[in-house]
Amino acid sequence: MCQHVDMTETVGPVAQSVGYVLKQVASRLRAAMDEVLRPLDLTVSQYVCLELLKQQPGMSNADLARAAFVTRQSMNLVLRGLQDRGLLSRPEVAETGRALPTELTPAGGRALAAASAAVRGVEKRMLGPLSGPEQQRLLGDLTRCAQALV
Amino acid sequence: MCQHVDMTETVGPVAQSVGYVLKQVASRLRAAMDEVLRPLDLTVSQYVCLELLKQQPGMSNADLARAAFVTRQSMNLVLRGLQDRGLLSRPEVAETGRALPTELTPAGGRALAAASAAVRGVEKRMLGPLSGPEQQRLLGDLTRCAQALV
DNA sequence: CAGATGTCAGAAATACTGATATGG
DNA sequence: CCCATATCAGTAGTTCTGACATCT
Repeated sequence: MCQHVDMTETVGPVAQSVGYVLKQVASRLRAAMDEVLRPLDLTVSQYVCLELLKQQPGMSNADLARAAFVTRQSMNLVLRGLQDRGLLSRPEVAETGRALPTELTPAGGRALAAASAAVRGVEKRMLGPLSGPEQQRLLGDLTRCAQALV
Repeated sequence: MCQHVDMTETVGPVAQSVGYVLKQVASRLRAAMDEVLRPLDLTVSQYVCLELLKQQPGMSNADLARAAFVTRQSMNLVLRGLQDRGLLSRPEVAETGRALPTELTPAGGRALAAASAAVRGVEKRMLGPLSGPEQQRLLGDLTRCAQALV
């Protein structure tokens, strides 16, 4: 009974809920990203961290944690791992305040390049059924929803 | 530097990524649901489990795990907790096969009613900026994205 | 003083892996 | 035999909570 049920294909209020389908897409996206990043020896959190640092060099641990929607403790572990592998660099002591601005190393940039290409492929697959304008429309709708939940 | 940064308001390819904003909305939605469910002594997983059982009585542990996007082990713990609190009932032995069809108890139905109202309020807040047709449009777009990632 | 940050420690929930046994 | 299910055990990554010291 109820074997191999895809809730999006069954009639029912749950499947008609935006929140439910949102969770479903996020879950499948995470799984797909994890799959393509595993051969590159990167977790999703590590990839997000590298991507953020490329676009905004000098972010601190707390900055990265907020931007990646994880706790400072989790991001701290991610930074340790990436630093031990030589993919990013942090100053030993803070020049001002307590924040330690982090930056990508050349090796980190190369690792990110491969990972970024893989992730772009996943996102392209996810957005495949949508036209260009529809993708922009979806981005706008989601952004408005995010703002409403602040 | 970079204090209190809302990535949706900063210019940058990350914030322009559907995947990133999707994760952001899912993160805030989860936090908002957790907040309104905590006074009711229910976790998000527990609420989802109850909601699924109301709409499809008789689902097994594996069914619920798939529908809630968690592992069978995690869902098993959720079921144990809800069963110990008398919110749902499972037969001791399977009538056929190994699946144990689960159903809500009257107390479970009452707990769900309160939780469901609270969650509907959160979703209504999230979708506030969108008109009725826009909400249906978003639901359709997300459903297509979910299908593309199967 | 308030607030942000980095860091550490313990508890809790969750996921992943592997293994076992049962039933269709 | 193949597959789905339920269950148990161990490991790991994540979150949460609380705490402390440092700096603006």
